[in-house]
Amino acid sequence: MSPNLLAPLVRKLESRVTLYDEDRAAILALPFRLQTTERETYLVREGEQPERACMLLSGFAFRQKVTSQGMRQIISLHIPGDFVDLQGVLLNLADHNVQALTRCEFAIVARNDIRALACTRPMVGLAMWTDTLIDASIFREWVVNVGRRDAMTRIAHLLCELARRMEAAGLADRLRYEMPMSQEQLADATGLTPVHVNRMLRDLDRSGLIVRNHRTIVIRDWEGLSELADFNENYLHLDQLITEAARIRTGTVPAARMTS
Amino acid sequence: MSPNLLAPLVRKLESRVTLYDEDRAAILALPFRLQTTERETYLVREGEQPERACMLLSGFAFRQKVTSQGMRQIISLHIPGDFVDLQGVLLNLADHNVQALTRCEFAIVARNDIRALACTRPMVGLAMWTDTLIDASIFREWVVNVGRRDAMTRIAHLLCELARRMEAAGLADRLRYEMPMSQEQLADATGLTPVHVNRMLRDLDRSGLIVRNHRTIVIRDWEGLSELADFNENYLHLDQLITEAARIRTGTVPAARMTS
DNA sequence: CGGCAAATTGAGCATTGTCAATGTCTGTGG
DNA sequence: CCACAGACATTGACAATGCTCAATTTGCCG
Repeated sequence: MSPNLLAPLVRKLESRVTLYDEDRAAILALPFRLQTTERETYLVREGEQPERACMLLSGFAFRQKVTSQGMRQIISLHIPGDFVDLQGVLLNLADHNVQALTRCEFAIVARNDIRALACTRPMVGLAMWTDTLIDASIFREWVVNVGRRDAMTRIAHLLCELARRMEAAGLADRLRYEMPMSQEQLADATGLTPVHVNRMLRDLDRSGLIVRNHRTIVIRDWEGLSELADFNENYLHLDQLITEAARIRTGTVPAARMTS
Repeated sequence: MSPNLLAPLVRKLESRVTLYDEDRAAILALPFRLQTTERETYLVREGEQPERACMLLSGFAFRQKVTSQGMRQIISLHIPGDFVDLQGVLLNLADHNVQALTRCEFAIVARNDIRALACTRPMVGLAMWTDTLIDASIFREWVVNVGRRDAMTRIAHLLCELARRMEAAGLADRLRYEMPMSQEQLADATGLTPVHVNRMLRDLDRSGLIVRNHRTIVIRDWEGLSELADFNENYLHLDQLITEAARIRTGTVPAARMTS
């Protein structure tokens, strides 16, 4: 098991909070094991007691909940580099399901190891907290998307979000990517029916804003699409970075040094 | 300014993570100022750079976003004891608005003081992180509510959530409380129109599950209402408590002692 | 008593859902 | 190399949940 597999985690956390060398070393020293899962596999089940946290290394995953009427709502999408269940580190009961969207590889870390890391290396704790805050920001935007936008706009918004996140993660071009979801899954993510998703995608295609080829999405007019989608990427907090100056102002330097 | 005003904060954080005496003292020693706001006042505006965090002491507040079409979606409700903008502590740009629902009192703390607290007292950091995780869990449930439940169920679910949270906060009986929102606000929280909210409330009343008198809600059949609402309170994580045993297993004792 | 915000109701409409049939692609086994 | 199965995508016809518009009522406060 090469510890290099956790390097993306260091990169991600580092983009949020400035880390010390000891912080980086502590992250890379986390004990983990690798797991490969097939599409549809459950990683977390609602009602379980979480014992571990999973970081996605390759493939796509999603969170979902099923209502008593049997309707499924997809709550978020996850791309490589994402922790799919940091909530399991501190909450004692899983309140939703996490499933692989495609074949996936995960690094699995014990929840106690993550808690201990957050305590002994406070900057790493802040970085993981930031990750949770950004997750929460995306949930908020999804509430708005599903609550107050019409069908066409919802779909367009999801297309924009995926494009922008994949681009930021270095996985694809913002203007051309492979949609990892079926239309049924798109429907569950937007609170629509598969039939209506199909019609809206067709209309988006006809309007010339996007072109589809199987599941390849080509965005022909980013400005037009993001305007139609009411897409403002602020909520993704892609530029989130606490500067050196800010870190010093927090007065954390002595504390962090003391525990090293 | 009596530091006792922060006592509810200690109680809340303590219900999530076991704190040391030094942790409690550090929380109570936070510099803060009091602020009273009228109904509708904005506490955070989308696009601003946050410099402070607000804890609600009395009254109700909510988060919202407005779409390009001018439609408003309420994203969450806040009751006394809630931090309404912990995201401002670590994120550099507000991605949504926070508004007072009623006349409110807040304790305002500088964001750098909270960051420093999280670094020097890691257990307090974990407790605040937990708060964010629970917030995120509630957002997830709202995505499901607005995305996959019909109008009646959405309203009933919101009534149950409010009842249960007010009860847990010691503000009301689960079976009888004062609704802090107008029907227009209920509509914005459920992704419906005020007219339809009105009809659904009328039908809930006629069904005998609830009785309304002005804004007083009396729940006459909690079992019946929560079943209709598809309400499972797990997502509120009201029992969230990290036991002493769990704390020791995290290995945080030495680190916490060191910085004290 | 008058003014105003909020609640309530009715009538007609439209966005989105339901149902059901058909088309397309991919992989597998003969 | 072809036939077939199965998953997914696509389309049409019709239905319904929830929306729009507009009028009226109620409660509250000065």
